[in-house]
Amino acid sequence: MGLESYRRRVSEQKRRSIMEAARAEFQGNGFTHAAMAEIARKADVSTATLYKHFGSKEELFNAVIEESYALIGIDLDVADSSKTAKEALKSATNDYLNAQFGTGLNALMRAIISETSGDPEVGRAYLARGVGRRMEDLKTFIDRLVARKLLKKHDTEVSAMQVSGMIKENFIWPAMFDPDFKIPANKDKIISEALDTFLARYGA
Amino acid sequence: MGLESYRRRVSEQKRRSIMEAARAEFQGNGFTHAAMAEIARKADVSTATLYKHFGSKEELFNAVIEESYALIGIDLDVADSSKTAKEALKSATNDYLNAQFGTGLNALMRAIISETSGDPEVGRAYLARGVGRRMEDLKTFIDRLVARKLLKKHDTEVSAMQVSGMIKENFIWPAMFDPDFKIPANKDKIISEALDTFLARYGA
Amino acid sequence: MGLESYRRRVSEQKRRSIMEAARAEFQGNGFTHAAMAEIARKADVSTATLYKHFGSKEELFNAVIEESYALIGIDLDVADSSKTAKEALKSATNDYLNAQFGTGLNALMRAIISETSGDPEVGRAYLARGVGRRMEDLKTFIDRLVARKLLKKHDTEVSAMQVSGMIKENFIWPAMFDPDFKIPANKDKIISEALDTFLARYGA
Amino acid sequence: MGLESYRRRVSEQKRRSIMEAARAEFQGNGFTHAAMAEIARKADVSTATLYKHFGSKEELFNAVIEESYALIGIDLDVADSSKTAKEALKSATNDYLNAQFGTGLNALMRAIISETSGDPEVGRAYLARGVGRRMEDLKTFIDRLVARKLLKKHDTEVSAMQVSGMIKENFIWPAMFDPDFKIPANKDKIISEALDTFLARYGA
DNA sequence: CATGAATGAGTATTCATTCAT
DNA sequence: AATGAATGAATACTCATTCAT
Repeated sequence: MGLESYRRRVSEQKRRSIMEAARAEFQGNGFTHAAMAEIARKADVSTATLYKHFGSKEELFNAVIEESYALIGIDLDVADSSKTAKEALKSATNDYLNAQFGTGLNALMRAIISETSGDPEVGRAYLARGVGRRMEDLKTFIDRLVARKLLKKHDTEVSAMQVSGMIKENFIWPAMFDPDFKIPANKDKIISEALDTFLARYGA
Repeated sequence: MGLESYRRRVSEQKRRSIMEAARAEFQGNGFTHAAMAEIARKADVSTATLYKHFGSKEELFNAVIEESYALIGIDLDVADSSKTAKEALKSATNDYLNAQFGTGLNALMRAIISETSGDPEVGRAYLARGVGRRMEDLKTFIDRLVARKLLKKHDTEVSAMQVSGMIKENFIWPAMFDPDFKIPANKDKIISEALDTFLARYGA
Repeated sequence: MGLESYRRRVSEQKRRSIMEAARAEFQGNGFTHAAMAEIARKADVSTATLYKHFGSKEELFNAVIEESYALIGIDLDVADSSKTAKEALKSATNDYLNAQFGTGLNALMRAIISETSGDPEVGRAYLARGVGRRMEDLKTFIDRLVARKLLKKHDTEVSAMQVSGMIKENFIWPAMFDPDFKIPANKDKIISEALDTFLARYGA
Repeated sequence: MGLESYRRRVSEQKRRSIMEAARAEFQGNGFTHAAMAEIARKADVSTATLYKHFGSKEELFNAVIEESYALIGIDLDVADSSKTAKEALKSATNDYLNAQFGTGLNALMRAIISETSGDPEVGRAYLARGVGRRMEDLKTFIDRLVARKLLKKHDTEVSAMQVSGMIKENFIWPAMFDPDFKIPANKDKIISEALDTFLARYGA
């Protein structure tokens, strides 16, 4: 047992180290310009070991994306515990922006978009499992606010897209075209304004 | 002088033919996977001629992007001639979507985003001259509606981002991750809903 | 002592299992494309164990070839018991073809020829110990037929090469260039014709 | 016209230089171990130029083989001009051996056999267009000797294989297993003996 | 002024062999 | 004695760009 568990532990460590190196490389250079040799070097393993863990560059890229899905959840409890709809939505928005900007997700999204021309499946998968799941969470979030009568009854699938769009336009879209884009200083005002527009229509 | 003008005309034709081939290639394959040799072949010129006109792949790409800026203007007159704010905005939105989907701009935007990791200037230029200029147009458009008292007085810089975001979220964002994305059948309803939300806050 | 003999037995089994896996792999893919990892997998041992038994790929290959020498003997008794020279030679020829086609020797010979460019010793060893020994057997075989006066006295070293060549040209040579080559339907006629030519000169 | 013909000439020269380098490399190392970079180096061209001329390693290999087919023809006129069948056949045999040993065909054949396990088409093509065509020539050659009544009427398809086999067994077969194999000193005697056996059956 | 052949730098992937447990 | 994870060297092929004519 000692040997086996030792090996598993070492193997796990290498795998993690590869994943992190790969994430950094993909975020920095996009899929095409990321070099497997460089990832191996950063992860301090040989290329052969890298290929033992991930059969191909695509597979490694997908693993990195897959892992990133975990980062984009929304804390639904906030919808139940907040006093007002605006407070709840503000909190959810901040969580979202923190995840997006704190973990390099913007760069990863650029990489995915890059790869989409060459391999549409990558993009579609992200649409379904990344963007799509977050949108479902957001809808559920809003549904709870409706249930608590903090918002009017309405088509939450539609409204989720609207509030999401207003936020993305200000923070995510610019980040797609500028790797150095930082969250602007007047973040809170922008969010507040977006939520006010949202609430003008859907507020209780 | 006839000879000179003849030559200039021929040269102009080649330049055009190169631009068109390049646009097709970049839209189809993205920046990285577009091949200069293929562009030359499509344009029916030699690679050397291609390089006479455009010093590098980047330069050619920038020229194509530059040209695309012309496609994304908004017809401001509609703001003056429409009966209601909703009608005006609906018309502007449709113009926008037609330009975006009718001319392959989505694919070009994917290409720009791809290139942004490698050469941030490209993305920033697009942000300023492409996205930015359209946003200015939109602001002016809304200003005119305000002037006509079809909308309340308000911070139009903010509201322009909001309405733009709601539209992009539904139509442009998915297109970034799926080359085969088509405008959905319920387009009109989506637009109408977005505008209603907008008007709930900013309507006169 | 029981433990030691147990171990030796297990070790022998592993060795056998490796040899068989190696033979299959070499016959199927040739020397270069045979993969040590695959041989280990087929033999159900680790690569390290494989290397304990055979120090290198070449060594393993040589062991497989060595073993194959046993397959190419000629039954000399037939020369004494047959009624006619033709019958005797026909029988020997059939034995030869059965060994060659029944045990995958053709594929192994292709592998040896392949390796000959890289490591001439392999080929020369086969020439001496494989082909050569069979040729000696054949010479002895013919000598006995001469002794029984079923054939004229003659230079049997020369005649052995001749009859062997006529057979190989029809059956072995094509097999070198076509892995799917099967013994043709008119085998018996071809053999008979070859022997007739042989006997036209050397028959009593 | 000057430019075009100049280019064609240069291109032809490069192609020739590549072919020769490739032939040497393939003959020396077999297909698998031949390195495209080394061929390019020997031919004094870049690898890219090499790939302009030959789209892949396989293609280059096939071109080399194809070219070698030209070397293995038999001079049929000898069948008409010789005084005796033995003289004619001796001459044809010597031509064959000169071609085979003088141009490195043996090494090329080893390379083809090597590749046959991985890509059977290569071997089969050689069987049909290389070996096969020479066999047809030989049959025609013998047919002419029959026509001149220097040989009995007989099944020349069969006899061609027989004489060919007797020669190969002595000279070609050993060369397959030994890159350093040289034509033995008693070549003439071996040939003479083989032809005597042939003539014992088919001589007029 | 136009050509297209030539370049050379760059990269994913494989495999025989070793070594820490 | 056995394991199997790790190694590192080796190789076919592509593409933006230049240059001799």
